[in-house]
Amino acid sequence: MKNQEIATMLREIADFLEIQEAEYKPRAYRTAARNIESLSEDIEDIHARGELEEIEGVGESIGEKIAEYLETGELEYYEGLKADLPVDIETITSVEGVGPKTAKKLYLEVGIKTLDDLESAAEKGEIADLEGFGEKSQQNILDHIERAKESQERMLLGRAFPIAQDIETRLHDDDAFDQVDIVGSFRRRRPTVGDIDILATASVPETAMERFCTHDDVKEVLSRGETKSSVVVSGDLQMDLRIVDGTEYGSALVYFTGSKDHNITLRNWAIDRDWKLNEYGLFDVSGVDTEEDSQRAGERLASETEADVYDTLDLAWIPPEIREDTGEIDAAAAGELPDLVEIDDVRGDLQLHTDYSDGSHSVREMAEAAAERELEYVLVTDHGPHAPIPSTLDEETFEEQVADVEAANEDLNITVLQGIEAEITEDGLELPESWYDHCDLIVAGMHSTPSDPTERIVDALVESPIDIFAHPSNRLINEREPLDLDTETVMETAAEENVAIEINAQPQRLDLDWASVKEYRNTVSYVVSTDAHTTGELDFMHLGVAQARRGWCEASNVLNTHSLDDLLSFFE
DNA sequence: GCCGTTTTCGGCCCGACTGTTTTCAGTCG
Repeated sequence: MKNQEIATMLREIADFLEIQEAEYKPRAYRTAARNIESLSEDIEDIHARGELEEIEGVGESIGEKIAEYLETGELEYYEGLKADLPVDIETITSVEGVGPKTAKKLYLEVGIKTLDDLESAAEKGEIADLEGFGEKSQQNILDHIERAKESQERMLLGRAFPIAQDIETRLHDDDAFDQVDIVGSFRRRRPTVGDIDILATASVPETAMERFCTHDDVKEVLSRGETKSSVVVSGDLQMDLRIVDGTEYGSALVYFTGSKDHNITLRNWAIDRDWKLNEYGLFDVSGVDTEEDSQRAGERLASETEADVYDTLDLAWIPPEIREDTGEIDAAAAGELPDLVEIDDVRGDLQLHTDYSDGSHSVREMAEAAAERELEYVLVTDHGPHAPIPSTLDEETFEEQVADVEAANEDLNITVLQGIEAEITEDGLELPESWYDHCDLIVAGMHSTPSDPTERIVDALVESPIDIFAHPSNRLINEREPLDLDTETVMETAAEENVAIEINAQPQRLDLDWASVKEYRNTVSYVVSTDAHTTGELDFMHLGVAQARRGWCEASNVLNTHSLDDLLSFFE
């Protein structure tokens, strides 16, 4: 799958073009890059069908370039740009405050090509002497170069969650603040976040800003203004605070929740109606002279609440998780937004581990913890033979677990189902025959990386009595690439074989990924499972539900929102 | 370079902050 590779190349081309002061080309290349990145299909398959230009943002010119790259492994145009400016542009511009223009100047005047060049030039004081630069610019580069080296990775949503909740609570409790919301990609529940964006109102903004920037947790203040400040807190997470007027809170929420593409489409939607949408409100600018243009020019139509803004635009309110410009605005206009699944719809958890394999707690402890979370049923799924972990179930321990499960069902206020997480091997599931009789449901997953994963998975789905296919791509975000799968074939096979597809809620998995969830939501049925290995991890459920929401799932798309009887009858 | 329910040509989102600039370019989100 070369989607990411091509997206990165297009983005670099955009940087080079920006250096050449090309006006609109960089934007075109970046749009194409973003759209290719979010494709769930392999771009090589799209090329094979001759449909590159069907991709949003890809026209004749970019389409030909992608084709050339796929066919020859090289793109002459790109090589030419690199030859003209032989700079590791992607890495250098990842330093906060250094963009394409700065990178060019640094190359032409100091000969900087790499991050190491940049660091040594800054240390020698060569940058402060340049025209347009000074001591502060040089120090900024030195301050941020370490972060650029280390944090090429975005933080997992699950890891950012407690940090974000902590600050939200703290600001709520602070009398300098009035309204407080976490916005940005966090509010959209993207699997990873680059920073935490906070929106707030305050009667005395200066006081609020002061409290935010001087808190004990703050390691560094990146910028500080009257309405906007950025800080780095412990854990190396950047936090941006924006303070706005209460009467403009709704339009600010819309603006800062994004995504960028959603905002652009929404603004264009406003422009089509002779209106202007920005963070200060929705304005009728039909009679306004463009010269006297200001942020609040024209007649204010809406701004106080998000619902006001969308409503005035003749759109239904759009849940943050689907503000990704993947058709939600048209759906909102047509009154066809999905009624998204909610955490309270979830009635059971269909993958969890106990101390019979690699979990930390007993069957009873896990079941009790699930009951405390008001779940009606859980499926115990310890690893079976051939899983690449030290401790797996064998015939003896499996019998013991069956007894434990029966005992738990006798006196706990929750139904404990016997299951297993079987390993998909070269020869199928390879489980002892008698286990099938004891298991209410069979979960199967692949934890290896064979050269032919699609074939193996399809064979297993067809030939073995699998009920749920777990974490389909086996990706670990920031750590392990997803399997090179023909997802469409796997999904179609699962549908034919009546196998549900898992949306795994572990923070580093969130697998099936949300874009594929959306694509195949009318093909297969999903379950959202925590794959908990401790009682505390049962709380990951909301992360999985958020991904289902990002994939436009309604409760009816998610089997574990059903009663136990309905759930089991699906698999019969 | 892409795109179109006014368009195959003429548009293309918008504002805050920084540093160094005496009026603004570059960067970021």
